[in-house]
Amino acid sequence: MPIKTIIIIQNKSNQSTGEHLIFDNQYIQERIAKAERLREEGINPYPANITKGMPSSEFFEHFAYIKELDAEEKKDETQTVTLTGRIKFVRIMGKAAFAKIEDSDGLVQIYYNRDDLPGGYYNNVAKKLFEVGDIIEATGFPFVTQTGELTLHCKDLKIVSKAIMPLPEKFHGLTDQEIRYRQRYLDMIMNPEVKETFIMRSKIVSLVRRFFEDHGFLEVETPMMHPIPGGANAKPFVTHHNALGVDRYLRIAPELYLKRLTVGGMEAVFEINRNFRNEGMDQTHNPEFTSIEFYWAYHNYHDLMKLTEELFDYIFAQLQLPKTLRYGEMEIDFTTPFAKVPFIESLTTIGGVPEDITGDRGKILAYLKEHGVEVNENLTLGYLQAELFDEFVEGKLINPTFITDYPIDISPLSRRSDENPDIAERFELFMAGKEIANGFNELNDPLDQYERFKAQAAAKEATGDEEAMHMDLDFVRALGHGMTPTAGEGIGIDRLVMMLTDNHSIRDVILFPAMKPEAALEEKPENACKKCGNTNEDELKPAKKGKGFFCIDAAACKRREQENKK
RNA sequence: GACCCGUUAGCUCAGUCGGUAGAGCAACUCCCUUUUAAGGAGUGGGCCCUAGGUUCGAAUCCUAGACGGGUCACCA
Repeated sequence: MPIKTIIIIQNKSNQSTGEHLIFDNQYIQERIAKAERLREEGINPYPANITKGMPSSEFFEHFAYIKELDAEEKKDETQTVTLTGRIKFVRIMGKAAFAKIEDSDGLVQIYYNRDDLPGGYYNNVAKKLFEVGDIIEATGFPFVTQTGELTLHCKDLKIVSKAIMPLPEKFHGLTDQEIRYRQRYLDMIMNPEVKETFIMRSKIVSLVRRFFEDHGFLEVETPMMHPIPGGANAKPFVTHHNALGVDRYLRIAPELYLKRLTVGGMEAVFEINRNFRNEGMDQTHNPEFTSIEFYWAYHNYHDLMKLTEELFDYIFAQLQLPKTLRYGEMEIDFTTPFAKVPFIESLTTIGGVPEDITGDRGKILAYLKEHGVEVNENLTLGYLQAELFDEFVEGKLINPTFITDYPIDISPLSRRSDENPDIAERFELFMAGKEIANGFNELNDPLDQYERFKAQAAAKEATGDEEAMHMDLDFVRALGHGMTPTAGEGIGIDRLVMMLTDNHSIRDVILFPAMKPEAALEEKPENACKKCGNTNEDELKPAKKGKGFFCIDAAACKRREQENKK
């Protein structure tokens, strides 16, 4: 169990000082002691009103000229610079020391010694009480070391924030996946590439937002708590509203609300926000995930595909990404326009399913069985075709590809094609074998929508599909007031970020991914038996090894332990 | 949900055939005024994930469980 139980001990016996938290670990105790010694020196280990010093990147730019100096010692003592950052390395050599401190731009080296700091400060404070993990402020002049590294020669050194938790080891860093996800802050301190990924994520979201704003779309916020879960096929999380005495569902998609806005006259809207689905977790699924949905009145799904290509071109241009990106073993070519293949055609041309099979329920069932795929035999033709697609096509779509014209029965919210009533005017965009976007001409016939909801309800009965959609009569009523011809699309932001940053787990692109609860952080009295928790000091003896106590009377201890379990 | 792998010091990891628990980094005490994972000498630090079982004896073998990772299934 790599996540160690940090035992936080509340020392209730020492009420007089309003005793603070004590961390039961040798290293932490030592660091707390150092913070105390700072206080004894009249130094607040957590001072207020500290301002950020010169960014490290600016330090390197601004003083680059010192490297070019001809002098015997390359330095500029006329300059006074302050840097702030977290200590990542310390190398003490007797009366002088080097340290590397890190700010949001990166690492920079500082140098400090006994004679250039105020009297006694080096020996008593800087050398003894500042250590890896602490955040400090260093003031001095720039110089270049014998090995050619631009460094700050300190005249003054202050604590900004004392860290009482030790950092992982400097060379191997933090590799434990569990701690990396649970304590993302540690992951970010120790693994710079993690910060890079999330900076990229932030930029991508920002560019997506700007792209749609620039195209005249209005950003809106619709409810996260829905009376009826709608807009997708998924199991919702349920919560309860006490004042109203009703259950609410965390939204599985914003679609039905955004379309209500279209009815209301917002002709181009988008929302970038979280959806929640109460389903399994794996490398591409987190219970809460981010998507953008946008709705565009007086446009169709061909316009959406074009807009999507423009969006990719825009993001790639703004981020200065090459058109071909590596994704694990794959090379993905993002050159637009993307390939377009009709759904039924893709089953044959990409999936290799014989053409005479793809339109016949019985033949598909037989074909799937033949290939070892178990399916519910009550599924309609469209659902069976979707099974074929998932099994034989999806994984093969490496370069961005629009699959178009989906079966109508798996597209309950999209408009029926006028030419072929079995087909929805819909597309999905795939890349690296994964779905990344879904768009279609919105169904705006209220009676058709009503029938589709009913069909979903029927499917729920027939196949026990818990995820089939619920009837939403208010939405039908909204459509009854007339919705302009509209096309709408959703893009999975997490998966998009995965593609563009070559990350293969959704957890690596979500700052705080969902995790099972870790072992509870225990709160224990200081002097207690490690086994039964007995706090009667007369009955305790110190542990032979390590810290803590055990009961002297082992039998009584065992009894108490059994009691505790009940 | 099924299967596979993992869990040992603060971190990264060894631990042979079942026989007193190991290293590097970090910490502590010294030496060291231009280092680059600084170096040198010494010291301390373990509920070996948890609970049962087998055994004279378990980090090690067995059973169950917890948490994590992976593969598959489910899920657009």
